[in-house]
Amino acid sequence: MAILGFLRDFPLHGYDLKNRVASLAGHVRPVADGTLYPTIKKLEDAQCLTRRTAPGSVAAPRHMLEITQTGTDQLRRWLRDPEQGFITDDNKWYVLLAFLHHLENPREQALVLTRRREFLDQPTQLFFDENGAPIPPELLESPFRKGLMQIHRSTNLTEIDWLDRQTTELNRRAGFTVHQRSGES
Amino acid sequence: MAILGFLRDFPLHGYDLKNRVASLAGHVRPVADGTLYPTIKKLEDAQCLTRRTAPGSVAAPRHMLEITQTGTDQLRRWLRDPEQGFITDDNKWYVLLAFLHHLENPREQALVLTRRREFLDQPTQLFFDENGAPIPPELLESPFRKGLMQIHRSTNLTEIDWLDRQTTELNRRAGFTVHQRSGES
DNA sequence: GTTCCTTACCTCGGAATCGATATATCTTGT
DNA sequence: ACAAGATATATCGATTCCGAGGTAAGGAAC
Repeated sequence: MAILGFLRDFPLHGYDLKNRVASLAGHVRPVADGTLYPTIKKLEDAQCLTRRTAPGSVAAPRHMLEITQTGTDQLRRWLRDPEQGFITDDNKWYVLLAFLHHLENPREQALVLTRRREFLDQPTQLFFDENGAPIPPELLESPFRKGLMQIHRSTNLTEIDWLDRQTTELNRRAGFTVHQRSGES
Repeated sequence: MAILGFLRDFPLHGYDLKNRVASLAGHVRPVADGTLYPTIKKLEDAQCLTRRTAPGSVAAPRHMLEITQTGTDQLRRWLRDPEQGFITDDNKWYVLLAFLHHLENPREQALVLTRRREFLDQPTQLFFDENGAPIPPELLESPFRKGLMQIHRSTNLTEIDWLDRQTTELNRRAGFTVHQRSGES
């Protein structure tokens, strides 16, 4: 998803792509060559992207990669109907968010945000005692677990706040679109 | 790490472990059976844990797992000198944090927090233009990327604040220890 | 001009992980 | 008595992923 998402902005070569993917996801998570290049080849075989060799501006020749219509369609499908992991796994979610603007329909964008919002809504209980009963933060003996839950709650509230404001804005825009359409018809 | 970390609290059986690991990491990240059970077996072969069959309180018989001294040592090594991924990958970091209290030495705990703090300190630039020049949030056309960077900054500040307070407290405690020791000698 | 460093791409073997499947046990409902 | 469902453990093939290694090209240093 990150490869096609970046290529949707403008053509890139593998090496550049590698750095961009690595610095994404909020934190630096390097992607190994052994993951990146086979994936590029897989996407090429699936005709999601085309490559054309260009002389390297600094050193070795580059393979400039361009996304195709097939690739754009694939990217939009992934964004429109993401697997559950992309909602519940922070790393994946932030990757998805970085490319959600490639879905043009504000209503579809809002739907994805709503899925995330619903996930964040359900109360998470991180720690349990021997009997499986949840341990509230104030009874936690470990300051690290206490901090973990504090940070977790705080960051969740921050994201929920943003999600709500953004969803409102998107639905407003979607409403306008409907209004204009129905006015035209 | 999560398996040994949980077992260090009290003995558990695989099924229970599975639920605890899944609900950890701040968000629900289910662990597949095909991952959990082979890992348990691996840890058993490495003599990090022992198992003894007990009648299931509800249904099928359970294999109660107990951590050994070898396992405790292994856990402490992992916590004391974590791989870089445990510092830079949020998911892994939160797992580490959940068990850091199993390192008793406050100085060693503070050292790990400092590594995380230093990682969070280096300025992250998430998005770049065609020429590789960083794009500041105010120039970002995508509201999602803007939100992504806002959330990222906000959550980083929250965590940095906690890290600083906690590190101060740990060093204070470590200082007391040194003081008492030197007073005794 | 030879060595070294950086850029840039690729492949292979092994490790980690998953998903599907199978099995056994106990409780509950009918 | 028997079926259904939750509990609990285990395995296997397929997929994903990584890390080490190799190739190639250009520029800089000496």
